[in-house]
Amino acid sequence: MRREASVLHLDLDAFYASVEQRDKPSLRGRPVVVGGVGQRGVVATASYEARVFGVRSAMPSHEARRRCPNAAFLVPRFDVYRTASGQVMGLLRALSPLVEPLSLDEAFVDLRAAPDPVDLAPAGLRARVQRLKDDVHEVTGGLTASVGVASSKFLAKIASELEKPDGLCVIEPGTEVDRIGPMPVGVIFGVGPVTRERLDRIGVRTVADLRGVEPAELVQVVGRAHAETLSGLAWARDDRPVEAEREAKSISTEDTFANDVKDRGELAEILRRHARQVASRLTAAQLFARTVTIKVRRPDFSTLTRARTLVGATDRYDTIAGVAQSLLDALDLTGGVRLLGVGVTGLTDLLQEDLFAAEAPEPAADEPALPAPAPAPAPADEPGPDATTEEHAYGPATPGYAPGLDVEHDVHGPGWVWGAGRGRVTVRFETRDTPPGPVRTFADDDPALRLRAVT
DNA sequence: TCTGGGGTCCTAGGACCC
DNA sequence: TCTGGGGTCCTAGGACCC
Repeated sequence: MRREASVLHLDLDAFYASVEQRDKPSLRGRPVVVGGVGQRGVVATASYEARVFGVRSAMPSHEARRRCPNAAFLVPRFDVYRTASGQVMGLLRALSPLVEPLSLDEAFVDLRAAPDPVDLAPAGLRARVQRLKDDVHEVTGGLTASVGVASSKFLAKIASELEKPDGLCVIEPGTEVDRIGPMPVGVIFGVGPVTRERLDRIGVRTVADLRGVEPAELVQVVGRAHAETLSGLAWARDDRPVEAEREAKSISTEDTFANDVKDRGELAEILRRHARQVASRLTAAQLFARTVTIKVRRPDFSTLTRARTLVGATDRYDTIAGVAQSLLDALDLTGGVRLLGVGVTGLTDLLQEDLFAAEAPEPAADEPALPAPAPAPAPADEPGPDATTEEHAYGPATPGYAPGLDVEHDVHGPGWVWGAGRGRVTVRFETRDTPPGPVRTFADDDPALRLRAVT
């Protein structure tokens, strides 16, 4: 436990939605929901205007639509978010080199590691953090961040949430235990709905309640490892260091289908697509994997995983695809499949090819001819080395116009897709630097209109 | 028309070894 | 014809995070 407030946590407010409002002037001040727009989509981020109507992250999109029919529903533009994220991470690294990103919109910073010591006395610290927030606003073109500074990761993260949005909160050392006591246990990282319910059943609702629980009882309720960290955190004890570089432990990709899939051949093809992508991400990261996992979700939402560990590590597409296929072959899939995924674990940077590779299927030997001409090694679905986690979570099943995407028209110039379907595309012609612009509708095969790459 | 995708960590049981 | 006690590795499932 540090004696001074030297851990900083920064969280960009309603990040994806805020970027959309920045780039789409007509949406400023209006409810915006970013996420999957299909029947099975969920909300990634809701703007504060949408939250007023009860729209939340992870809520099914149809539920969000019911609650807030007037919101703009947009697919995510990860390239754009990644650019803004990089700008903010750059500011943090200028403050101190010890930065631990948690996602595109969140990071911890260890202020003790700064080459030019950061003034940690209250007044100086607040001034420095305010300057950081101003820099974030300027460099990103108007985004706001909530920042918390405290003596540990746990407290810094809590602090950043206390005054959201656009917050700035420093928890003074010595005040932590009193500060967190009245808060609901759910503020503790790792206490989700299930744990909260279990704790509620033994009368624990607040962080302070947790302090009175017998250790043995807590182990009973939440398990050994959890009990220890939980009782420590209840007393604001948290020694976890800020870690700049964390090695990846797994790589995976998965797909929920708009309609359940029953056809084995179709599933096999999807499995190969996932395997190809996992293999190319391994190769890009110069890693090899020993264990191949498949994940299957049934229509009733029950989820199965099956794994097989190889003798040696591999980054070969055909090996991964072969193992995945044999795992899938062993499953009873009557009733259909809602989601199918492929992943690898047991990552190493040393190649030690499976000594019994002969047992693995020959490259492509078990692949039936594809119904459509296969455009050779599909670079299209490779995310590239910089791809981050949420990359493939959204977007239309077939490439094309989806709400929120950037377009360009020969006559009207740059704009974004307001709506698409039934052979038509509606576009609003405006950009980040223009006033709200006009709306026009086109045929979706209009040669004057095309998608536009923006970062 | 319920419930994404990419991750991390933990638990529990069985195999296997000494 | 009663069933040790660790340790490690593997598999399957699940809670949780953004």
